[in-house]
Amino acid sequence: MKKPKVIVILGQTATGKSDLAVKIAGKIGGEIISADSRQVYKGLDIGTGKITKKQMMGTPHHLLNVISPKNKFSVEKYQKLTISAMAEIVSRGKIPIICGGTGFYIDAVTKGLKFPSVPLDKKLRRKLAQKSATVLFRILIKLDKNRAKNIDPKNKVRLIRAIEIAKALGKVPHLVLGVLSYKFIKIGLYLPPEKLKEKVEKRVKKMFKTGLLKEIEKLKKSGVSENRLRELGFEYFHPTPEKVITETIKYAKRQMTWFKRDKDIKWFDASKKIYFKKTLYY
RNA sequence: GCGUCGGUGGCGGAGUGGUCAAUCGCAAUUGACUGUAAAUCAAUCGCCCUUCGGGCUACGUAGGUUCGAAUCCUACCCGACGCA
Repeated sequence: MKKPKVIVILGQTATGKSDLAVKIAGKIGGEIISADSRQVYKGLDIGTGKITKKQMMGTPHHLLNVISPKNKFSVEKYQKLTISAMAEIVSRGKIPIICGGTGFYIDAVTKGLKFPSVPLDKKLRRKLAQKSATVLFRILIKLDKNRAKNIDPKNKVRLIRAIEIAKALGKVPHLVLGVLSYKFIKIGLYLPPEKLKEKVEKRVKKMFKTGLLKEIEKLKKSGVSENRLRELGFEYFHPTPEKVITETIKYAKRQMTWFKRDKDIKWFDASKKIYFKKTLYY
């Protein structure tokens, strides 16, 4: 049996992924699944560059606004929801189009990463957060030598999660690549540095003009704490246009570092007109 | 005009005679990535030589003292402040 096709549109921020996705969806009868770690939250619209109803042009979009920003989302949840969304779309005879810039989320789905189900342990985390990376590393060695071998010994965030998992399961399970039930076609969009800068500047200016600060106020009023806002990204914590521009550009570079490893991606310069051959998605 | 303080690498800012190409932060570059991922973390970061290592040019400018200066002295230029 032939595996159903899924088109993945990924790449740097501000390259026009959403528009391209809508265009392709219209052509081939697709539905879009967002792959953005922040657009899953309700109320983060302007700051995350979320697509508007109008821009959707009637194409169904999934995985947008699925959770309150007061709660935390995770890759695992993303993976679960996306898998069922893909199945549902295919069952309706449509083609899923995954579109977004969060590389980790995309890999979780397109490479079938299997995550052990261990919930966050707030008490443990609070305790571990006070220790130094060196100490955490020593703790991990005791719990799970194998994981300790590969982990970055200075990265506290990872060390804490590894310890959390090891405590719950006895050890950190190996990363397993699941069997994929879809054929993923990956299309990458990037911009040359000067063009990227231009695009980002324009986009950020528009963000402020269309009410980013009001959006933040609204979030605060609805009970989102300052701390949480900081976690939600640089657009949401005392943003200034200059800061948002430089941070966005840095982020776009980090995105490329991630995506570069994936040799299956077909890359396109987003500043040029992109013509897709039918063979690309059929 | 006099006085005081200051001029350091892309920026901020340490260093006040040797171990200084110069702590550190930011930016930049490269990269990592097993559950907050717009997060978190690492390496590199004057120039040249192939790495160990070596060579060269550098701490406002020009001189000087010294075996040795970013560090001390003199003059000049620039900036901030104070007094005129």
